[in-house]
Amino acid sequence: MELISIYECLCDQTRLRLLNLLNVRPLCVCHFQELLGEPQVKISKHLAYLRKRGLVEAEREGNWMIYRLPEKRSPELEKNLRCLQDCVQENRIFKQDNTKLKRRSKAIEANSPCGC
Amino acid sequence: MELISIYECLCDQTRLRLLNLLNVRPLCVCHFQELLGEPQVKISKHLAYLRKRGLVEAEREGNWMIYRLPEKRSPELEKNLRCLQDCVQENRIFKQDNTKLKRRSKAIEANSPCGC
DNA sequence: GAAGCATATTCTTTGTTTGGAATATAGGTA
DNA sequence: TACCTATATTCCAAACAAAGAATATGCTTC
Repeated sequence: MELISIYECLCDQTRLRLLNLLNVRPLCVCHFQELLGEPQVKISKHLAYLRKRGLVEAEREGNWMIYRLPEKRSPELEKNLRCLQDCVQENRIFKQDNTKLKRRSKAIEANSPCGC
Repeated sequence: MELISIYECLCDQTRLRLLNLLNVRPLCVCHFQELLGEPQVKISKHLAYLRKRGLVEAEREGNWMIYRLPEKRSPELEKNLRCLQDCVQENRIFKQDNTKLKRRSKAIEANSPCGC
């Protein structure tokens, strides 16, 4: 059932952080590395995990891979993404991630040939 | 983080079925066995899993163990239980479980010394 | 074509999850 | 006490997940 693969995606902290940031904007692997302070393998594998189950979409742009939340979402996914956003508001780690993203947004936009 | 252990609980079909039924009323292990058609070990272990992480509460009543959703729930748990209920409405398996519970409700009430 | 950068994949280890079989426990009843 | 019923726990095997190290791929640029 699709619902279960959604929950499988949501039961890892790194993946929650990725989804939380993607809720703000599309991002590349290198941005996640910087924002989360995690190694490339880890980020890349968790994104592959999410992608395989349809929770994110990816598009190549030159050397970069741009990841984004899917435009079209099943009702289950839509509801759970909303619920996640709701749950995550109060949490220190996610708020820090959001702050960091906001602080670096200009740099990200300026420096990234990927335009994300 | 608590949120993750909630999602861990939600990524198994049997546990989702248990939670879905508990949303209607408290129930004993033997009822779950009958309603889900799954062996006792399986039910019992999944309930232990849920209990350990605070998604259900248990109370002994004679030979029976009555399981219920907790009265007091963290905001995260509350939101996710609602979301689950919402997601599950359209799904065949869960609807069947609910129908079966409704059909057997009188028998359950009448036959159970546990009064659940 | 060679080098360089960003990202993905493979391999390996370690830990966790799931399920079933067998056994243990706890309470009720004769 | 002995037995019965409902439930929990232990043991085992198979599958899966997570992380890091090493390596591969795909584009870009020279």
